[in-house]
Amino acid sequence: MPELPEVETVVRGLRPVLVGRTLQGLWCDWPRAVHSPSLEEFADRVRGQRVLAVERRAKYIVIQLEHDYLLVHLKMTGRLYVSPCDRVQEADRWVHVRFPLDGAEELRFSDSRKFGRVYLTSNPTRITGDLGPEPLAEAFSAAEFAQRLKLRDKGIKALLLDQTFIAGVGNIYADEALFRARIHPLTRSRDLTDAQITTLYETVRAALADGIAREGASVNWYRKADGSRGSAQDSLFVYGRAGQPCRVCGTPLQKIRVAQRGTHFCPSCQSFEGV
DNA sequence: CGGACAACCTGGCGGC
DNA sequence: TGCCGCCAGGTTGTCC
Repeated sequence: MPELPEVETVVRGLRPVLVGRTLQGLWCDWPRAVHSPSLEEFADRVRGQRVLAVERRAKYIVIQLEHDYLLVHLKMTGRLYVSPCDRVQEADRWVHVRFPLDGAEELRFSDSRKFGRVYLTSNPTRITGDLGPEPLAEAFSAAEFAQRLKLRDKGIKALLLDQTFIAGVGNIYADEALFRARIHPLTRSRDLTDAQITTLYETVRAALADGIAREGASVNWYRKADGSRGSAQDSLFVYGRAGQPCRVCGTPLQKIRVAQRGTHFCPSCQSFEGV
């Protein structure tokens, strides 16, 4: 679920409550959630390390420790937050990993579908090394986007979802960016005009930036680090709005299957001949 | 290289 | 209410 804007929002919420804290160890009731190293080594190594920074790379939460990096990928339903650890009434049934902190609190990783993973590594590029550029990075230009796009030839929606092409775009924001650019999701990347490519560069960034400004889209499981919802779901143009009128032209929105993902678009605004 | 599909998992929802 | 099938913000591996 969480895409770049949601992960960025979680990171911003965690930063003030986590930086400076010391991790005391590792508790886990679902060993597969710990990708690497082994549970034993993970617990030994993480114990006593202070949190120096909380950052984001694509959809990974990157927690810089004194000697290692703790990476977390939320996948579809993961949540990461700090909470008191002495609660008798446990509201969250899906906590599978806990990192006790100083001061009777703990960093929790909760994940109902159990797809999410945590990693501990001294070299995070071993995990994030194949990821494409950050679409919101200052240094990421329209020219670079166009250049990278022209090296590939596949359906544009599938390309936007490809994390080695652009890092951080997921199903919601891919649909939103394509709608804003008035590009049909099945268009082959080689068939895009230069003008469409430039527009898409802008709309990808705008859709993501708006998502961050609204603190993420709480369509289902996503919550901010403090447990509250974002508001981006209330201002989406097409995602989750099949059958409802297009906010621009009023035509009923359609939902189809593209790259094995539910794909929402306006058949009028995003027709193949719509340019 | 690209596309299709299965896996990994559980929960929520609509239909009957 | 209960059961069933379908769907879900992601990624990875396999096969063609």
